[in-house]
Amino acid sequence: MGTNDLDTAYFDEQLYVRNVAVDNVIFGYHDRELKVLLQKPKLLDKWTVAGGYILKTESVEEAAHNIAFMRTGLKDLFLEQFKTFGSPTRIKDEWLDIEKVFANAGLNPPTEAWIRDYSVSIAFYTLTEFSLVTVQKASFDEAIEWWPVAQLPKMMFDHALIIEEALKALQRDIYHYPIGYELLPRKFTLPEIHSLYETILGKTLDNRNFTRKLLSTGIIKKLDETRNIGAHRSPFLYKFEKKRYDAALKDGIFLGF
Amino acid sequence: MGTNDLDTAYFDEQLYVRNVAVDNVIFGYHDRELKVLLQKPKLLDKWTVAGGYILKTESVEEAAHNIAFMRTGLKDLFLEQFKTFGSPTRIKDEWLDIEKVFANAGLNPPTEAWIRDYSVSIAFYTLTEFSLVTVQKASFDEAIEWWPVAQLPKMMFDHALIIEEALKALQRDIYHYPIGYELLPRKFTLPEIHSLYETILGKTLDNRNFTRKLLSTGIIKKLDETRNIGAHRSPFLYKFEKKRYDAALKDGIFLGF
DNA sequence: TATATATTCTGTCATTTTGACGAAATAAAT
DNA sequence: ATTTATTTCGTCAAAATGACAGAATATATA
Repeated sequence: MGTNDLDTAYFDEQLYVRNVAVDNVIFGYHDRELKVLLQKPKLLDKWTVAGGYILKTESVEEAAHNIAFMRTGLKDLFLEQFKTFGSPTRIKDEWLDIEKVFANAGLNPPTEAWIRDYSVSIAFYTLTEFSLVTVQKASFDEAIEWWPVAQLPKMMFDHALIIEEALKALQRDIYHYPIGYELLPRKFTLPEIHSLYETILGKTLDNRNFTRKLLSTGIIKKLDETRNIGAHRSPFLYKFEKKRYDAALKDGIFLGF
Repeated sequence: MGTNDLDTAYFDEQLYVRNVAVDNVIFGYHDRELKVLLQKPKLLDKWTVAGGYILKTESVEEAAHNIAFMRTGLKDLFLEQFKTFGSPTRIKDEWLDIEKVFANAGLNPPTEAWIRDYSVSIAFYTLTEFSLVTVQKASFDEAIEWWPVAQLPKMMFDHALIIEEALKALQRDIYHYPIGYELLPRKFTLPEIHSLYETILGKTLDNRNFTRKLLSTGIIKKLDETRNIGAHRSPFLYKFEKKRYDAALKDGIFLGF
């Protein structure tokens, strides 16, 4: 598991895999926006993706799950490894600045600081149902907040790049897997899922053609209930068909929007 | 960069990133078979994927390129990162056996053996034009050979799994990128590329529909030359249109076979 | 109570793409 | 000249796609 805390335990190389971090781009969907859960360490004015290190007793995937759990309070989230980043320059220069800030604040950096040495980051993205997330602030964080991917704050290291690549991976995967399931509440309306796909893909999709295609997969099922949205026609609620959904996850489908 | 040699330099943690290996599944196509380039270390009776470690002065991608170069003698190959493997069990148990073999042979394992500690492997696949490859045997290898992916020998660690995942990634990618280019000679015939796609995807593809679709992308271009194949009609030669090919690599296409 | 407003929802049609076929053309061997 | 093995070209019905418009509904307000 791992937090981003600068707990001394983190630097214990008996426990953690050296030189290897796991970064997890946690996506949520709210107010017609795709958002990522970011944290801002104390003292610094840049934000980071949720991240941590790998215990020598766990797998890479378990580490990613634990990172997601520590930030959202949710287990068994949909989580996908998309790329591993590693270069001599991706963190090193910035660590010099960080250490100065620490020194000015009277803090001394850890002696076993392999963390600022060459760092490989195994990057995942995680999909969450926004409303279920209870944001968990870690002790070393000043803040942890949802940010729209369209308007990100100043990011630390290469984390802006990591988010960019995560979004690309998500855009690629959404054509092959009915991923919307993971970002939406259990019951949702057609306009909602339509808008979600438009947001993720960053383009308009004809609503008639979109629903025609989505329904033809048999993955979503109309319910008898409707949702009241005020002074407008009440849209029907739908839910995902678990069986079909799992089959689509396994075998893949193609949604050529 | 890195070889799989047990050169002492490899254990120098000043030079190499600890706990992180790069494994590279090198694909080639020959005799209507998809093959992978494997090596067999001396003393052991199992085979491994081409692999090595990362110099602290290079990026992960550079390391992968160097591994490919050391085995094939070729630079700038098409190379794709597809997954990073890491778990407490993936190498540890087998290292115990390996050390026994070493001990029996009167060799003593390196003292700085972080190599047999927790190991993360960043896996790539590489596509090569079979006939251009000049296989390069490393000093610690007893053999290095092409093996058909359909009939692999006994593999070390989780390398059978890594190859399996590489093939899955290749099968996925071939639908989106005109990857055949990298596995075929500069000039090729329609039956050749047809057979290549059938081999990779592991299913028969109607030749008429296949060529219709492939030609419609504008990625390959008919030449005036033909190839003599003995007592049969001489098939025309084709080549890839560099410009269209690059555009397809960048933007992606969809070949729904 | 009627009307206006904003949103959901359903349907058509021409065009394109797909999938499933068979037959003609060609190169060398007999 | 005939046979054999392979390449190459063509058709056609069915399905999928893309572009487009109008009816239905829930509330607000006139």
